[in-house]
Amino acid sequence: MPNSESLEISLHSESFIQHFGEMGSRWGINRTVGQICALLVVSEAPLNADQIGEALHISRSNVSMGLKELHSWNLLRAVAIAGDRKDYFTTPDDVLEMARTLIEERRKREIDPTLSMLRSVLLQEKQVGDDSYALQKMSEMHDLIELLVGWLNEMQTLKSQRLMKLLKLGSGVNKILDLTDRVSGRS
Amino acid sequence: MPNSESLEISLHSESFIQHFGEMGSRWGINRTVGQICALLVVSEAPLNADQIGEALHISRSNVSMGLKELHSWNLLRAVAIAGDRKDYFTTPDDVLEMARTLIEERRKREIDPTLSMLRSVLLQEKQVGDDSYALQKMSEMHDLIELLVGWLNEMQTLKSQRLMKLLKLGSGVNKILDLTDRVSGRS
DNA sequence: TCTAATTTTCAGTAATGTGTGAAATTTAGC
DNA sequence: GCTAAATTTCACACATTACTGAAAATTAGA
Repeated sequence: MPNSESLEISLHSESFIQHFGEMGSRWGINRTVGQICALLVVSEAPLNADQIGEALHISRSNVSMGLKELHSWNLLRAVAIAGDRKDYFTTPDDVLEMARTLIEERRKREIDPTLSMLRSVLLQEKQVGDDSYALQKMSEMHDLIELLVGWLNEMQTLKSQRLMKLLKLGSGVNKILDLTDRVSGRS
Repeated sequence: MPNSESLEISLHSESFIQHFGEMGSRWGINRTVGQICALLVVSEAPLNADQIGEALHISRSNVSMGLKELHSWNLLRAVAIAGDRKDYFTTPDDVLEMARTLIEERRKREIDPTLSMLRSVLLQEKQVGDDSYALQKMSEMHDLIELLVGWLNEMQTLKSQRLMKLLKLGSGVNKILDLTDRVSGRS
C-alpha cells in the first residue's frame, strides 16, 4: 500500500545498465529502452513502473513508453503481485531465450522488409533500358537473404541444448561438413 | 575532362536505393550511407563522387562523408580510371563477401563492446551488498556472448563454399548433431 | 456504478542526428 | 614548388527522435 521501497542498484549493475543505455542507439532501440531492459535483467524481483523510473531517473511517462517498446520486442513479462494493484515487470530468466528472441525480432525488422522489397522488384515486368546488371545483383542478394532467413528459422526450431552444442562445435563444423561430403558424395 | 555523363537509374534500382535509404536507420547507418551503398552495388561501373551526388540529389560534401563512413565499414573499393583524376568507387562484387563483412563489422560495433564491459565488470572485486543475482546474470550473458562471438569468428574462417553448404544444410544440422552424439557417446 | 489508483496518450520542448555551403586541405600534373 | 582540380572538414541550419508534465483513459475494488 505505501510506496514500494526504492531500489538499491549495485555499482556493477550501474555499469551494466549504463552500457545498455549507450549501446541502445547502435542496437536500434533507444537509450531508455536499453536501460529498462538491462535493469529488469539484473533485478531478481519484478519491478513496477515507479521503481523503474526512480532507478533510471526518468519520468513515469517515459517508463510507460519504454515498456511498451520492450513489449513489442517480446522481451517483457508482466507478473501480478498479490495485494498490489501495480503492474510488475521482468524479463525472461534464460539469457539464451532472450538472445533467440532478439535475433528473431531483429530479423523481422531488419531483414524481412528487404526480402519483400527484393521479391516485389524481381517480380515486376522488366522495364525497358539496360538494368540487367542491377537485376542480377538484386537476384543474388535475394537468394542469399532467403537462404540466411531460412537458416535462421531452422536455428529457431532447435532446442536450446542443440543450439548450444552447435555453438560449441565451432570450426568443428568443418569436420562435419567433410563427413556429409563423404556420405553424400558431393563436394 | 568534361563532366562525366550523368547516370541513368532504372526504376528497379530506384526502388532498391530508396529502400536502403529507409532501412539505413534501422541498420545503424544513416539514410545517405545506405543509399550510396545500394547505388554502388547496382552500378556495374565504378562511380565518382559527383555522379553519386547527382544520382542521389545530395551535396558533394555529404557524398564525401558518406563514402568515409562506408569505408569504415570495409564496403568500399576505390578504383582508378585512366586519364581521370577523380576517384571512382564501387562495392565488392560478391554479395556473400559483403554480407560476411557486414556481419563482422556489426559484431565489432554491437557485440564486442558489450563483451568487454561484461569482462571488466566481472573482473572487478566484488562490491559489498547483495548483487549476486546481477553478477550471475552478467556472467551468463558473458559466457553466451563469448560463445557466439567465437562461433561467428569460426564462420568467418570458413570458405564461402563451405559456408553456403552449411546454410543450405539448415535443420539438417540436427541429423549431423545426432550423428556426432552417437560417435562421441555424449548427449 | 462510483471512486481512487494506475497507466497511457499527447502536445510541447529538449536533445540528437543529418545535410549544406564555404573554407581549408590535399593531390596530380606541369 | 605552383596551380588548379578534387576532396575533406566544419560551423551552422534543418530534421528527426526522445523526454516530460498534464490531461485523458483505464482498471480494480468498494
